[in-house]
Parts: sequence; C-alpha cells; structure tokens
Amino acid sequence: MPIDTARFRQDVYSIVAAVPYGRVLTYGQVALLAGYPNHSRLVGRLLCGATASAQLPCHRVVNAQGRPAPVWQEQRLLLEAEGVPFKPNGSVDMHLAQWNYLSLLDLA
DNA sequence: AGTTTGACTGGAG
DNA sequence: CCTCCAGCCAAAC
Repeated sequence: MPIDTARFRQDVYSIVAAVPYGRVLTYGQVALLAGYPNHSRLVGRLLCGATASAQLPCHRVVNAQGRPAPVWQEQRLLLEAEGVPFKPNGSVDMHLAQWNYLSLLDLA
C-alpha cells in the first residue's frame, strides 16, 4: 500500500500543531498517529522544511530518546523557554514531557 | 533508473 | 550515558 504523501504531510502538520505548550512528541509517534508507523524519518524531513513557519511548533518534536536535533541547537532553547524538563545530560525528560492520551488528564 | 541521504529507531557494545 | 550498527523508506541527487 503506497503512501499518500499529500495527506501524510497534512496530517503531520495537524498533529504537531495540536501539541500543547510545554509538551513534546517523538517523530515515531507523529508518524504513527498519521497512519504510517515506519515513516519517522519522513516526519523529520517535513518538519525540516517547516522551521520557517512560526505557526507550526515543530520544536516540540524530538527523537525517541528525548534528544533534540543535533543540527538545530536553537530547538533546545525554545523548549527550555517553555519549561520543558531537561535532564542533566541535555535530553528531554520524556517521562514528564511526552504528550500522550494520558496527558489530556493533566490539562483539566 | 540507480545510488545516496537523513531533524529516526531500537538494540548492542 | 556514550557511540556504533543495521533496518528502515521516501526524497533528493
């Protein structure tokens, strides 16, 4: 089953745009929610071209280890400014910051 | 049309 | 915790 790139891109944007302030998602999670589990790299590709768009909080997307993009140091500053919990080694504390359906309970 | 690339991932050392 | 490696797959070259 081939991938619907146009729809995939649209879904990725919608998902990322829905991430609450101070919360993060992983590339794999976005790909999964968009309906294509093994396309985490494609998510990264799309967001790379979306950095210019201030409408999209693409800085709230990190890799599965909670590590920000090595080639984009500004991302860490943006996250810290939102109060995202970082561990001493420089990676996000995913246990606290990752956005999932359970996180919806905290927003109440 | 074939090869290389990468804002990924999970596991191994 | 760190780096390295193989698997991954559409996009870019």
